[in-house]
Amino acid sequence: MSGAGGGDHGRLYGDHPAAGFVPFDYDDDDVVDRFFFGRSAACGGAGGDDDWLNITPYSSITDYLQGFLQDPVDAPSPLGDAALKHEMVVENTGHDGQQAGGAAAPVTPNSSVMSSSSEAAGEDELRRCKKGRRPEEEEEIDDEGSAVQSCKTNKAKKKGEKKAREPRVAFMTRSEVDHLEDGYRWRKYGQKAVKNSSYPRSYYRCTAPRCGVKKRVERSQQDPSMVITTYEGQHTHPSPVSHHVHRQRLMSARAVMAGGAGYQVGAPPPSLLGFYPKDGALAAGVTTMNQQQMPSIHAAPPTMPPLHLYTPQDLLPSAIGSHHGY
DNA sequence: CGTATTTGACCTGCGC
DNA sequence: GCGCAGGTCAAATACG
Repeated sequence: MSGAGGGDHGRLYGDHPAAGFVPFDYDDDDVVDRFFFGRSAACGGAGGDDDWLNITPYSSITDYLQGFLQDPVDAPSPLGDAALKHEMVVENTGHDGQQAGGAAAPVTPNSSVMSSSSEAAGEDELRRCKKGRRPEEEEEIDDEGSAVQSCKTNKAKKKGEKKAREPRVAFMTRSEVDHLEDGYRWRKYGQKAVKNSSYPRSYYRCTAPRCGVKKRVERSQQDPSMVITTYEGQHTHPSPVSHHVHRQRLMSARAVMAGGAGYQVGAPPPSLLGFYPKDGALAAGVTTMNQQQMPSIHAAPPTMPPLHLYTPQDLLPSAIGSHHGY
């Protein structure tokens, strides 16, 4: 997986220089399944007229993870509550040359983009055998009681079929701190310098047992104030953050959404709802969206290829399971 | 002392 | 096959 391109297909359209909208190779060989983009003024660019992204209270990955995955009962009904019917635009990351967004599809502020692909889970299993310093054959029994295949077996298996991956969700937000609070506990297990970037990429894993969710955090090269967080997998446990807090966030998001497409000045943007510090205050350095630069929201640009619009319901475990084979 | 972070080494995948 | 770059591991270290 070469950084600058190669056969990579996880190209996203979230970051771009001021001169124009340029897709950036965000994720190497990774397929970023969804890309949340909370654009700030700095990324506003000039051409916001063709905005095709949709606003969503789930522009926070935390909302995405916590809101309707973990608490489906609490989650707003995307069908029943018009004000909360927020769609997530899925970017087709296939190689058809018609990736969502295209070169002519600027992102919008306070918008969320989800780039999609389907790759099954299973990396966690492989992970145990990836270990370099334990080359010996090993047969472990995982928590579910099933045998974990040996490295050799996995290797042979990988030859036959491409390595499966967890669905990934990328989320970009403006922050001075690299590791944003998102309601879960993470353990950092690695950091690497990224080619063509002066900022390192940090690797985190959820500390919850049997939760193989990982995330990567890096800063945008074009706009260092932007933090790109990529989540991989889905939590199999409730968030450590209290249910009460989550409900408050949800209510806040609802209030904002009910008030219109834009964020209220001074109100916490939904895209950052998941990044509040535990004391409830907005994390230092995390800025809100610039309302002045928020163009109108369009469902999709006329020139865009067909997009799959996800509703929150689509992302419920059951729905996801149907898509990804969970 | 338990937990989290740092960091160098190693593995894997891919392009050439 | 080789080299590069991303990703992961685990020992060492730091911290509360």
